[in-house]
Amino acid sequence: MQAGEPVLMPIVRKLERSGPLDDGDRAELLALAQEATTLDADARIARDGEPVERCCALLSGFAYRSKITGEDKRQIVSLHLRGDLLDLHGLMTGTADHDIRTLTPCRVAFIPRAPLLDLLDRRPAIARAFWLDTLVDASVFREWILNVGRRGARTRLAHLLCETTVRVAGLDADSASALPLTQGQLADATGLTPVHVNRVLQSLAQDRLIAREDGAITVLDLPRLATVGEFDPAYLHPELQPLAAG
Amino acid sequence: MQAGEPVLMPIVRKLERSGPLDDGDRAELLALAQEATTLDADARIARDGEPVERCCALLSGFAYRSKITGEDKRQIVSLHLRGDLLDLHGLMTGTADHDIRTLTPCRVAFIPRAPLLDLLDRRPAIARAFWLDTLVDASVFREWILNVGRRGARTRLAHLLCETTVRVAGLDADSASALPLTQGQLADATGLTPVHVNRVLQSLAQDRLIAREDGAITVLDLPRLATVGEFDPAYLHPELQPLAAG
DNA sequence: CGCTCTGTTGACTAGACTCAAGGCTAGTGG
DNA sequence: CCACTAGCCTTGAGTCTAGTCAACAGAGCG
Repeated sequence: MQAGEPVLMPIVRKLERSGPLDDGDRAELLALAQEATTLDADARIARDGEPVERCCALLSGFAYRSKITGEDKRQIVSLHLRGDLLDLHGLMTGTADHDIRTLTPCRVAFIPRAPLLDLLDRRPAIARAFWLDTLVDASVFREWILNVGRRGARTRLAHLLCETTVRVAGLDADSASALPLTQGQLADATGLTPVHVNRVLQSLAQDRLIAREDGAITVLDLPRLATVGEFDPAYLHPELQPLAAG
Repeated sequence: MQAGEPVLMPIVRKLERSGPLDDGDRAELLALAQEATTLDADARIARDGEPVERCCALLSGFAYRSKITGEDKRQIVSLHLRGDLLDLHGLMTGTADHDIRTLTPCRVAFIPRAPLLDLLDRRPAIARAFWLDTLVDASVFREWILNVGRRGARTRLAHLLCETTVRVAGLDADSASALPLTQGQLADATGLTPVHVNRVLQSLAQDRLIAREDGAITVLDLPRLATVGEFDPAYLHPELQPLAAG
């Protein structure tokens, strides 16, 4: 992090995808947190059922939300990256209704509940940006329900890989960075088993759609993978300008 | 509907589950629509990809949202009942990213986009109530991802039946009204096939958990069905008071 | 009266899961 | 420096849940 860049800048950048905030709004938002922390991979940010007293802003790295069934099967319900506020649901309802954990080491800032709620009261433009963000999240959830409910394993995995690649690198990404998910985590995100994920990944790699080095996955041919995965980015609302790298 | 009750009263009742609105807020909300329309069963309210110019308020009856895959398989992603605003996503983004249709005949009121957006600008309490509503919706989406991704057919169907019963009739529902879903629609909501839904329903009926008359399903034993379905209503946020019948 | 839609049943198939074993890599402690 | 361990990945064999295909029954409707 460069000296001088405010800690919460990634949050502001993401919120401003739906339209610029005025200087007062931006300043008040940035004033909510001055310090960042680094979390290890696989650190727990929120636990299902526990009260939420602060909101975690993800400044870099990857995180995910998950729920478990009564038989202890885990489902990852969303992935998050730089610029996401992870706890808005818990913040508004007071209790987390799912787990939130880091996937990779992450830089985060914690925003206490009260000042944030207060800010939302005083700054309608910020409240609206948060709401819009929640609506886009919901759109992604709907697509995941479709993906998990109605697509076969190959299509389903291809779709997830496309979504993740596009969210990380944008639609015009060439080769794309390696994705930070283990096969077990991919299984939890797609509702498959790790064994089956392994076999499908081999098949995708054989078709030159992806490459695997050291276990990490790289998308080789996003357009063809998008065809295989029936991936249409409309639900991600790319009309909101892509995030600048940072 | 009694003469004199404002058309949008069901919407206000639902929004007020998260806390009362002041008189000004309530009056402005109610002023958004004076007329209701009746839609047939299976009527189309929004179509994937089309622009949204008005928001549909559901006053009575049932509706659902669905998406389809590239192979024309349909997934129902949410069910809606009295008091729900169906188009908030489309309203804020300008375009519907899924289909919305009625399940049963419905009374609805259409709220034009501009006055609603204007109201949200002027009335932060209403905006906040809408946002909270969206957050609760998102919580339900997450549970559906878990349900479809990680539970077997029997558990999955039982879970859906529990959720629907509780949302319609509340936690303390005795026998509950018949649910308005055909087996094909249950299949689309659970990611199963109609044939398999049929067989699982027979098994649930044999265990006296549900009854079927004229094809309509009634929950006989909600507590036991909740056990079978691993159903815990926390994600529906019942701490928001249940809707009064109406 | 025939058409369509929903529900039902049976026989068969297949996609994904389970179980089990073994390999590779990185980290740890002796 | 070398076992030893713990994750993660990989592979194979066998199983099973849920899907597919097909036919038919009953209700509602024009």
